[in-house]
Amino acid sequence: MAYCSKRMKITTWNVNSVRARAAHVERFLAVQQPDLLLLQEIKCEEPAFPAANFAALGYQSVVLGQKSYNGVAILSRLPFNVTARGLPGLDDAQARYLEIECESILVGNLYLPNGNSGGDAGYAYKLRWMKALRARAAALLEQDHDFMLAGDYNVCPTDADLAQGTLPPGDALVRPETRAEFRALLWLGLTDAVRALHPTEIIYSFWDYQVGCWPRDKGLRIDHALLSPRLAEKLIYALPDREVRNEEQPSDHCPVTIKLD
DNA sequence: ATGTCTGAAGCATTCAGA
Repeated sequence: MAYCSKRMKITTWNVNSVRARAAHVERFLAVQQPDLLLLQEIKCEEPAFPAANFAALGYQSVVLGQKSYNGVAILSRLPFNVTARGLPGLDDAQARYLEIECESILVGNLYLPNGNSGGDAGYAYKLRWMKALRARAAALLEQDHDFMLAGDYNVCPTDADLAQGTLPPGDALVRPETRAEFRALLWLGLTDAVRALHPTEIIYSFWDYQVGCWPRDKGLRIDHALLSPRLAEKLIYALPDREVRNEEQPSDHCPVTIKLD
C-alpha cells in the first residue's frame, strides 16, 4: 500500500503529434510547471520524441511510441518508476497506456480507442480496452494504492458533456455501451475530478478542427482524470486550460490540470 | 452541404484516422 503525502500538479494533454506541438508543450511546461505532464497521440516512435527539448526545462521523459498513430509519454520533474508499459491483461498492438509511480501515487496515462473506425471490430476493441482498464483499476483498489487514471478517454459521459449536434447519436464516444463502461469505472469508487468540483458547469476539452467548432464553442468533454478514494479527498483543482486552444496551430484538445493537496 | 489536421507513401497527391 502507498500513500501520497505531497502537493501535486498533474496535467493530461492529447497533443495530436508531439513533433508538431513541441513548442506548444515547451511553452506550457515553462509557464504552468506541472509536476507531471501526460501526453497522448504523440504519433511517433521513441527515437523521434523531442526528449532533449523537455529535458532542458527540467523534465525527464518516458515514452511508449509507435509509428504514425497513437503513442503516449509522461514528462516528470520528480523521480519516478515505470510500473506498466501497455495495459496489464490486454494483448494490445497499439501504444495506448503508460503507468508510473511518483511520490507514492500510481499514475496511468491512457489513450482510449476512439471506436469509430474499423467497423464492429473497431468498436469491440474499444469496449475490450475499457474492460481491461476497469480490471486494472479494480486491481489497484484491491492493493490499496493511491492512483489516478488520466488521459483521452474518447468518452462523453453524459449529454451535458457535449454541445448539442456535435456528434451523431450512434457515435462511439456517446453510445450507451460506452457510457455504461465509463459508469462502471466510477462505480468501482473512482471520482471524475472535473465533475467532482464542477458538477453542473458546461466544460469541454476538445473542439474539432472543422470550421466554427472552436469559435462557436461546439466542444466535447472527453479528457478525464479519475481518482482513487483517498486521492479524491485531496482534490483542490480540476479544469481544462482553454487559453492554449487559442494559440497558433493548436492541438484539437486542450490540457486538463489536476491539483492535489 | 461543406468545412481541418497529421503522418505515410513517395515526389504530387491521396489516404487513413481522428
